[in-house]
Amino acid sequence: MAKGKSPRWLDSEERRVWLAWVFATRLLWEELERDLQRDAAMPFSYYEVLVMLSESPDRSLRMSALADATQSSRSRLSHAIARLEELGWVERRSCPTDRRGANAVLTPAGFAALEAAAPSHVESVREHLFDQLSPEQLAQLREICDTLLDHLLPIVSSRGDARTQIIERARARLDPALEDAPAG
Amino acid sequence: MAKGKSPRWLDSEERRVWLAWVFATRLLWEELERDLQRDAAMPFSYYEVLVMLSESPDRSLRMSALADATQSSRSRLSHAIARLEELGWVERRSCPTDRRGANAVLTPAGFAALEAAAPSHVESVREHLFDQLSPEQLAQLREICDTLLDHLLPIVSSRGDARTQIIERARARLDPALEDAPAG
DNA sequence: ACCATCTGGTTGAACCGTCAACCAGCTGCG
DNA sequence: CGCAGCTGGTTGACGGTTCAACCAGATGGT
Repeated sequence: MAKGKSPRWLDSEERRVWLAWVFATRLLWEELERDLQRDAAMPFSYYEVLVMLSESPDRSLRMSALADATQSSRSRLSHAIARLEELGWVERRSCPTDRRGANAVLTPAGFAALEAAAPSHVESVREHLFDQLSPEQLAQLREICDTLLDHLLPIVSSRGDARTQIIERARARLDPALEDAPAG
Repeated sequence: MAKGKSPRWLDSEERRVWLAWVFATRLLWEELERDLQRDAAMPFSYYEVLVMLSESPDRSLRMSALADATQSSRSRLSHAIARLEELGWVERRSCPTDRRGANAVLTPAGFAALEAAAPSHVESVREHLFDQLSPEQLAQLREICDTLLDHLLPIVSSRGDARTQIIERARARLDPALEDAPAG
């Protein structure tokens, strides 16, 4: 990482911020995952897959589009869909226009599972995040996250690696506002 | 989860904050982990273990204390130490005063590995976090994280589960300021 | 002293994610 | 056309985390 000469160590105030961030984000993630696992028996990343599918036309999406939408690598998504197929929540259909391609389709059972999971998930997000912060803090947090995303998205997408061209789609997706309500 | 009657869905501004937070924290974590994996061939959680040990008297710590310090479950730590032992970076020694207990000790090789890993890790943290945010944003972020921790730490520790009594120790540890410099 | 109980720590299976290798189908250019 | 190279997607090995079950040593009450 552009390893200069002498490392710019963190001063004590910086260290405080750093530790607080590490602890808070890790605990918050773990808590949300734990709640979701308890109430819906699925990891958050699978929940996201179901949400994205539920909000797409025909409740169906190309694998690559779904990978971008859920910020997951193609490999991860492939494994995830395999698992969701086992559960009967998603089906794979080959794409007519491009014979390499595949579409993931949400089944009725999958939609039902999502509807069942959503209320307690949203409650969990409220409890652990929104209910804790003041309106000003929420506004600040949004600014901070947007700033970080401006830095991170180009890096990730330039590493052509798995997720391609997330930038515009991600930016776009941050506005239309979907998520957390299974059907709009 | 105190699942009330009708779920309090997120409004569109809340959804924006939520998505921004999910994207930003996930990408930031992944980027930091990736950098550390590339430069030091270890996951962040192992790095934390080495740091905590390096800053303890005799570079040694009881397993349970180490688990608390690194916010990890006893099980996770046990597996981690097993791996670090294979690498020759940590040794397990039975505790003289309590024969159930075990101490983890950082070996010279482990200390060297940490010294080698630290500069580029700290650079990575600066690049992706500190260099991106203004001083005000950093102050806000600290407040936000502290607030979330006030909420989360009691929950986690009350679930007597793995990590015991993290609260005071964690709170205390957030001040003395350690981390990221292998030797103060 | 005795037994129940708690605490410190380990173990193994199941699961999710990553990485690198791979295959198949599309695309462009000589 | 023919072949190189790209793209969409899958696969399998590997590594780390979780969860539940478990063992051994400490503790406390009677």
